[in-house]
Amino acid sequence: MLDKRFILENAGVVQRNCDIRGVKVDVARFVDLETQRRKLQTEIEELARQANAVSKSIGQAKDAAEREARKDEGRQLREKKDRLQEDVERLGAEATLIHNAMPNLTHPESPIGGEDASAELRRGGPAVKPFSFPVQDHVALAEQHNLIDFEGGARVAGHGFYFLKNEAAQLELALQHYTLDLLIREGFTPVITPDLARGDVLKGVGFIPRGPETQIYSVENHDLNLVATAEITLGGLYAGQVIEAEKLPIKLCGISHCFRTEAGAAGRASRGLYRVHQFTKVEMFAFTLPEQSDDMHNYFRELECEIFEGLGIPYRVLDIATGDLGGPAYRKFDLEAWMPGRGNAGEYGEVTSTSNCTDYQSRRLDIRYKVKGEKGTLLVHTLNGTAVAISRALIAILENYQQADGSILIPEVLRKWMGKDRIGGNSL
RNA sequence: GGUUGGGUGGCCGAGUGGUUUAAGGCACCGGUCUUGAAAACCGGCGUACCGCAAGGUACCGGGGGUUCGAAUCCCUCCCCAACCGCCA
Repeated sequence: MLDKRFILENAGVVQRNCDIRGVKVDVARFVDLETQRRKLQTEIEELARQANAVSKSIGQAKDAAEREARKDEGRQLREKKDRLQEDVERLGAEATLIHNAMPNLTHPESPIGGEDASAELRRGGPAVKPFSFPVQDHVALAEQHNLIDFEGGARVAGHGFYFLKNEAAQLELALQHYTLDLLIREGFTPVITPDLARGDVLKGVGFIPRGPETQIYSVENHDLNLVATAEITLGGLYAGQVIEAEKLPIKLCGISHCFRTEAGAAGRASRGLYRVHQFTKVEMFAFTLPEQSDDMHNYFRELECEIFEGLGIPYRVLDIATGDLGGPAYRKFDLEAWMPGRGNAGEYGEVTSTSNCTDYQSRRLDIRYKVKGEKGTLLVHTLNGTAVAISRALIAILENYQQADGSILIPEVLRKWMGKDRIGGNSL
């Protein structure tokens, strides 16, 4: 959420920001409601002050008659206050609805426009080269080498679930290991988080746990939800905390399973592993000082590049356009990996995403920092970024490393955990 | 799942209706002393909101109630810990 005072003082800026992000919000209405609410709140506080003064004087009243008179006076003041309080709550409720709909402010360099306006910053990894043989997609490759059992997944849990088998199971662990090792070298604290979290934590991070629009699985009879990303648990880990400024930035990498209902996603390009209800993800998360978050965001993006560079997979980096940013993101970069089996002749597909949420999440989660010797506390900035989402990384690996004989090479950096260099065919 | 005990500022912790204006301690900041530091002593020191300021209001797990007045009494929900049971 945005700072209310900032909105009041910069209504024009906020309205324009909502406009370029394609979010319909009546900022003027919010300002109107909030201004009225504050005026009434001041009156309430004055009544409370008077009532408190009356209460205090009762202890020193000299006789019963005076005491009764004062009691009556106090009662009337509080009743008046309660009536105003109802108005304040009514105004506040409407203002909150608008407030919650307001997205974060936007980085000045983010391209303005819809999804198509996202800017390609650069390409990396090996160049995309045409194959000299008919390309198979990951579903066919997995079938051929008995790597993924979609039918079994459907039988056990329904469409969108799967069993990873044989080298695919090994690859999941190898990818985790590879990524974790890299991030630990970079000073991240590795964390394995809960896969479930309370509703309040989801809301604080910006997810909607229940209701018709939700993408979240929830547990019946409990205030627990299956997490859609470790961003939820890592953000929640510090909710309500005050961090000493010198401990910032804090860099965490969390491993969790991720569960998504993908409601409304039917029909979108989602064959095989691309859009599934469960996958494993290594997630980067950082808490920083405000002046550190831009650099940290670029650093997250470069780490994502480094990870795919190491895997030897062609990728491109996008600076996401304003109309395609989620509510909490101030700026977002996506990495798209080349997936040769996707579409007619190969397409880029999103494999990672990193967002700088500035103080939008921390305001709601109440995560602050304190500078030694200075009074008061300030909000930290939060950032998240995918290190590796296993299911999508698997698509990219299987499809890019397929060979003419149908075998699949294993990326060099993963071989030490695989005990082999190739799936199917003859070893090198 | 059962039983018991808990939830008070950054941390520990006192506090069963009105000098609590939340004691005291730790930590932290400033000062005295010192070549410097430590110790000792003196002073300061919760958070948010409104206000130019003086000052005010709210906050003792959440919500509701009783009362002129609630951290304190009542109702309700949540959470945590310990032990028991079950269990990888």
